[in-house]
Amino acid sequence: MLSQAFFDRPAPLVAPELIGKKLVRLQNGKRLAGIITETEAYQGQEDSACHAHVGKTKRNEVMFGRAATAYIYFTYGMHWLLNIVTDLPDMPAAVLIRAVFPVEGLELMAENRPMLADSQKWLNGPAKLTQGFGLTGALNGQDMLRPESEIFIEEGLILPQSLIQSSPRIGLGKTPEPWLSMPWRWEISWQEAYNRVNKENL
DNA sequence: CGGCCGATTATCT
DNA sequence: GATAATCGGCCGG
Repeated sequence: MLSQAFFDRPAPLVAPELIGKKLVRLQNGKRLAGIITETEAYQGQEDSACHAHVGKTKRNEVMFGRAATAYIYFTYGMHWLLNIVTDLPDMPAAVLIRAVFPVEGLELMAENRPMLADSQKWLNGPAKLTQGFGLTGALNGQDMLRPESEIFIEEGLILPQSLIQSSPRIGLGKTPEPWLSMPWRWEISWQEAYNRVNKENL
């Protein structure tokens, strides 16, 4: 697992370094895992796109707590989205996990949701991966560094920074500038993830 | 492949 | 009462 210090930093520093790491979920003691291929950073009350922009509320309060806890919230009336809290307490920040490349527990993922496309694309969206991993608000606030945690992150691929592309965040609606165009989304191509996962036999 | 659109309800004003 | 850090289906090219 990673260290507390890794997460005790601003989200725009943590988010690109999470690309290539392995997200692991224990469901009834069985491992589900995927290589993180896409993330977004939400940093502080200043950031108009960040839920913490409006101050502390019941929904976003875990973002005001210690880093490395899971922030899992409900949206669009039907979807759960997984974030990892970062930065120091009282500096609300989080990294949204937007996509992972499936590597362990594919059978269980298929039971968790109806799977349509080919298996490599099963978890290529923030709400798809929570469904495939069986994640809901039940795990909101869970410490991802505790040994008995049901969700945590392990080292995965070692990637050169040159493979990681950044661009503006997605789905922000009428968020004002400069936040709308802030290049706080990071990703690696599926082809690259596929090649590296096979080469390193993950 | 790309764009548009409806679904569905917790959360906040 | 309005909005939402999305998804999948349906359309046209």
